[in-house]
Amino acid sequence: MTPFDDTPVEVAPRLLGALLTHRGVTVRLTEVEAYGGADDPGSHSYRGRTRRNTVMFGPAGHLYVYFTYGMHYCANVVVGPDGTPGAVLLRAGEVTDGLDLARSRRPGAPGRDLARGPARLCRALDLDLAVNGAPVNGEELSLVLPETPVVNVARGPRVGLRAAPERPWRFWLDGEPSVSSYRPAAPPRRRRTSI
DNA sequence: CTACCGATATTCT
DNA sequence: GAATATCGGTAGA
Repeated sequence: MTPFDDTPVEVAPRLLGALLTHRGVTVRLTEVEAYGGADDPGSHSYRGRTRRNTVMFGPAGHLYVYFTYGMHYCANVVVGPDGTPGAVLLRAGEVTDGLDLARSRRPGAPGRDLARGPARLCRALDLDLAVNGAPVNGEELSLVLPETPVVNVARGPRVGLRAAPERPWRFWLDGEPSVSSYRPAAPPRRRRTSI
């Protein structure tokens, strides 16, 4: 039994305040979202297993990293029993160690923006498909949960989803400057079809 | 601060 | 063909 064996919604708030370390940078998690579980139309796992989401169906305590919008990576912690898809998206954090290294990965950005947003967090920690499926505590990664539970947890709808916007499955540390501001899903924009 | 837009791989229709 | 768990740049209030 590990802290990651329960449902995504149960595990998500436990990750707030946790310290995630990879390649010389440590981030304190300030914002997460739950995905998957029994029946979640907002999850990559909703329509079954694909090459991309395979790790979500595996055992808890591993990292699920995916590539999206043709240029960004996003990282999740896989949760729940083996065979049941579930994950907690790491949406934002504050860099607590390796600040110079994190800055070098995003030159010019203000400190609080270094890991503000799921793709920025991956950039700060240098997470990509090389660590997809890696255990969160192993050779490459370290994830340390807070010793005492955090108190100022806020909860609301997930960011950027058209599916199931009513589910309050986003959790964040209230008052933290590194938490991304809420954006409802953008309406579909038509692709340019002519020159 | 808000609003829009382009970049563009993976997945689905 | 079209949407997407996004972001950085630019324009404007």
